[in-house]
Amino acid sequence: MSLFYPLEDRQLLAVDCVIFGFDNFELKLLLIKRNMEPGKGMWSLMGGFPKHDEGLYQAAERVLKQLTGLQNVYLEQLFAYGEVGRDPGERVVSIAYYSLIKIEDYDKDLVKENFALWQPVSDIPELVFDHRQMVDKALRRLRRRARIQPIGFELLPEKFTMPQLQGLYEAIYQKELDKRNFCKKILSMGLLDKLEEKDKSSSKKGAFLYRFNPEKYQELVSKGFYFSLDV
Amino acid sequence: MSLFYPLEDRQLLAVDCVIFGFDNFELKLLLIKRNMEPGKGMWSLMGGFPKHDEGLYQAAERVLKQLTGLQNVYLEQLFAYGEVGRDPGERVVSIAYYSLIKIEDYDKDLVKENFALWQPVSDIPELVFDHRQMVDKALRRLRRRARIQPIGFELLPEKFTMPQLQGLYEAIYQKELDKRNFCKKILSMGLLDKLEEKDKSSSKKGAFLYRFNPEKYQELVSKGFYFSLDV
DNA sequence: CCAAAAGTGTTCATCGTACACCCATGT
DNA sequence: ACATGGGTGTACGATGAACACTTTTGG
Repeated sequence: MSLFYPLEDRQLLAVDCVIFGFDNFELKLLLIKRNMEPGKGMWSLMGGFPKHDEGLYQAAERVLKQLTGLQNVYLEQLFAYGEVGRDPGERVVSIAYYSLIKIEDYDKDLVKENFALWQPVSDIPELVFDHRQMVDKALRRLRRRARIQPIGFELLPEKFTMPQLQGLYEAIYQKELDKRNFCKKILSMGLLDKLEEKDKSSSKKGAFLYRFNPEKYQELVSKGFYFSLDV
Repeated sequence: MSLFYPLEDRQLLAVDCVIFGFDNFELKLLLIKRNMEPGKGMWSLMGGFPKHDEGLYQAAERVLKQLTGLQNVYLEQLFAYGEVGRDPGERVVSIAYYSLIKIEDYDKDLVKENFALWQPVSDIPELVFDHRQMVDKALRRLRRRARIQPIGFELLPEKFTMPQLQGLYEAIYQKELDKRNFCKKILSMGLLDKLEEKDKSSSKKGAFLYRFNPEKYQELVSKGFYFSLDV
């Protein structure tokens, strides 16, 4: 290892992952029981340590895959937490990421192995260190982002109904929305393909399924379009 | 030093600072000539290494003060850059911050010592490593923030005129604004105190001076107010 | 007296918001 | 037949966008 900066302190780095899911009723977080000291046994975000030859994003991807089995899902850097005393064991700088996943896709066995549980964001247990801060920031970020980018779809199955989509935004913003206005607005953007099929699992009449069309979105964006939902 | 996580790699951390100023014509960046290898002699952001017993934010404050002499100015974390090869000398994870300063307040001697220069954002020289990425992200962030938070005032003197303020937003968004609409909108928020004095430095008639009132802003925010400027 | 920048109001279009009834179907 | 959730349109108010003339004063 060549050392261009030999006099400077090396420090311990971590990545922590705020993982969101949506079960058609509530927005949820995937939390683990921490299995090492300090803070062993406390609720915690899933985390890990980036290797010397591993980018931060790759480390976050690895951590996410370790717990959920998922790859190529929405994953974005949130914030770097670097207060000196944030981890009482030792000085650790943690880069927090947040992820949006389709809740039906995660790997149940891995979750079980890690003693992880889905917890509603409305009722989060006490978390280790400053993980609660991370969660709060992730929630604020998600709420800001979901207004201006079509990321809600990351939390829904490939095919979803209009009431499902509306329910998601209601869960994110903790606010009831008017279904006529919601539907009008979202369809007017022209990002959804309406399918022939209906989903009858939650009503007798059945609700039409839609699919988000990323190509249309990209095309519109390149023409200066901005996604916007005002909840 | 107690080691709770003894097996994990320690890594080299840095902070880099994107420093914005406004000279009544253009938005500018304070850049230095890098004085160490690798990349010695190239244009660069001002940076430094957090100490073991120093938070990331404190490190960024220190770096900012080293170059400008300023403290207690707007300083916000931007992003953590952690690609393996981003610094060809050695693996360094850099936490970028961006700062908004009143351009008349900086310490000229310090800037000279560091071989630093104010460069217009419209014409940024080639920068070392991934600093150009940092600058671009800082600009996007500034543009987003300045719409929804009253941070523009950080770039202006305590007292400023309406044309000055408008000029600032025009510089940030690279777009001409209608002075009637601008004035109407900004005054309607009730965040500015109009002073008796006029500034005659840029016209014969003179323009009234205003002052941003942070107390009023806080009060409005606590009542659910959102700053918004649509440029 | 004139050039140069400051200051000020109205109209129109757009978009968000509020709101209520009919439809389809499984039981 | 009825209960349950799905689907649809209109009217009003607020807000952003376009736009032109008068004022002041130093030179």
